[in-house]
Amino acid sequence: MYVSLKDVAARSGVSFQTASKVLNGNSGVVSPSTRERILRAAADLGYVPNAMARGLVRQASVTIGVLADDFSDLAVSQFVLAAQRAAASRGHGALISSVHADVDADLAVRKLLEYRVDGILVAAPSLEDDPRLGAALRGPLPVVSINRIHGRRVPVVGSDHAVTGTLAAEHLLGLGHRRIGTVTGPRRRQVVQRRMHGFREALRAAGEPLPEQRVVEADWSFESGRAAAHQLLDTDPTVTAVFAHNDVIAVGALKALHERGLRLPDNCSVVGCDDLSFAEYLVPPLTTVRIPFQETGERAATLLLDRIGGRQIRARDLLPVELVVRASTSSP
Amino acid sequence: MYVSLKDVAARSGVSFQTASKVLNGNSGVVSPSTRERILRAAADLGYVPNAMARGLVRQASVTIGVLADDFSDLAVSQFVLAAQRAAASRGHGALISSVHADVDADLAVRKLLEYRVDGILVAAPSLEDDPRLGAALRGPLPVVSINRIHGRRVPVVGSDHAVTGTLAAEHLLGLGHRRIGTVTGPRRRQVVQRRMHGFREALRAAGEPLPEQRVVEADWSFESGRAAAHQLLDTDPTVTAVFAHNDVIAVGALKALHERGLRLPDNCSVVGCDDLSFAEYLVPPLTTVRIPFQETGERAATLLLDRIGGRQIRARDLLPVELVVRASTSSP
DNA sequence: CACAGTTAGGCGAACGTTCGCTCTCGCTGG
DNA sequence: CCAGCGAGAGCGAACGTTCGCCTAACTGTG
Repeated sequence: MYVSLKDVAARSGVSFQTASKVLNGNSGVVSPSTRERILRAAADLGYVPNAMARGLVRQASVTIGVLADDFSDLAVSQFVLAAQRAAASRGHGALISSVHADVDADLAVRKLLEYRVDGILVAAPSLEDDPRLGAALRGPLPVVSINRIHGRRVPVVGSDHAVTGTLAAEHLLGLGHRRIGTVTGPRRRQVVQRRMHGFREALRAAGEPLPEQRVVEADWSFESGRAAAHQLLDTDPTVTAVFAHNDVIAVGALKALHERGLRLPDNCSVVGCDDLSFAEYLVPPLTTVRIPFQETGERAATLLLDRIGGRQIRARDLLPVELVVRASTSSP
Repeated sequence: MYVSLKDVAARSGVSFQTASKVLNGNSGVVSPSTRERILRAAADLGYVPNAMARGLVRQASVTIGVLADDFSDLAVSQFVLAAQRAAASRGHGALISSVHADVDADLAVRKLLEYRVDGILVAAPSLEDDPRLGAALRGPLPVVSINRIHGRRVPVVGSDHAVTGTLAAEHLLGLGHRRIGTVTGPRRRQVVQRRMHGFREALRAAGEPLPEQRVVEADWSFESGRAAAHQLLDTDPTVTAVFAHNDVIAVGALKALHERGLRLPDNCSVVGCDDLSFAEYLVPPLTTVRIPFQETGERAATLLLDRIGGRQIRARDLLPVELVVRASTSSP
């Protein structure tokens, strides 16, 4: 079905090894005339090299595996896409494998190993510090992740979460807010802890330390964000601004405020996190801290390929975040 | 680095071919005792079969290629994820390859061919009827697509666009609207033509044929939707309802209506298309026709694997759409 | 006790490459 | 005039499998 080197060689009257030299190899010298002949034959026949055979002898598949947990999540899908493109631009294929309730990490990683991927990119925030994922990722294979991996020294690329919290706090403080609440993601998650750290410190520095009752936990979802925002305002109705740990929570908060008859941003300001595509379409458009998912994907892939290429890479790589001011925040 | 069949065989005192039989093969008989011994050795050594070697001799990579144009688009990424999972659940890997401005379809397909994928799934709406994509997809490899492919008889799986238009029209008519406008996607796209067909017919059947000036074209984007909605209402301010060809356009329309000081849904109703995750978070929550992207991905992958398995599949497979009524529509 | 049948496992070949080594020229310089 | 050299091409082995066929040993039968 496919034409092989032997076919090309037969047509141009050389051995298949010689054909290999001109078509794929980097070794050996051939005369311009036979080179030309082989090239012609390959083009005529429509030769497409067989990556499996090549991978077998070279002991490298020129492929990376991408392990993602849920890329109907915009953040994850942006990351994966960017990573795939970066890998492709350096000649590597991307084999994707998703982990979810039905299929555990072990199986997903095993699949990637069967294909002998040259390295693995992990984008599985929900599996942060999951021991099973850590166990599955044992072994000498290069790995780069956007979340911590349990028990392994895996290089992490991401954004600076503390700064994220700081930016949100300083923006709201700068507008004159004093009683600021926050709806966080799950507390056990590192990203949440670090964002809280930056957020807290900024408030304290401004002489407005954050009381515990102005912190409510949500699980990243719209519904949880809505409920948490209600709870926050039930507990302390004097709050004039809310920092939500992602845009979806922020939308839930928007909804809750709306349900309470509060007008935005006059009665209450909201700042989100992520800058997903819909953030600017909301009414009012959402002020948010932009997390550079695409750049993260690109960077992660680049680092992984560098490590595969034998270079040493640093254990932690943080990309800058940026406050995007829109209409959901104003002076109190 | 990896342990091979030979290593396992050496440890259990059999030939590597015998090890192959018990570990991967389906042929041949081995005694329970040696079978046990080999299994133990494999587990002890951490044997992981080499898919490249297997693929080489079996002449099948047990992998499908997924060709997508832009999966930062929620619709596409949902499709790809679902397809990957369906493929995985039937033991196939998914190699993704994206086409965009920088890399043309030819190159992307060629990469997939190098890896000898067993079939290709195409999710490239923006390349609908693109002759270069059609040319790149020549050859006997099984292909299933969610958009038409130029010049090839590629099985298409998707949703019933005409019904989509009909559902939107009938919903609005049922609420009592008579002067209904629409903001479409690019007119050359088949999906737009078919949705318009269903939409138009429903209006005509209700005795309210659609005048041309109530049809404005957009390019799927928020900004274009917003501009188009303004244009629509400038031309005919008596319009009381708008059918948008996707949710992003719908959000743009929401914005435009808001800018004109119209209250939703009292002054103007909007129905969208897709039911992306944010549709229910909007203020007001968006009434929309749900397009089953995930089911489409699943179905597409299943069909492709069936074809790879030698079964005959039908040329066209339409999944049902469904109206999701929320708060952005009401009686005029 | 010879012979056929069965069962467990070995063996060789093939899949399509890459890569290093060898061979064969024709040419050059001492 | 011939040793030596270098360029061009061939050759063999290896990568890790699968698969069909072969063989040795054992079982039971007449």
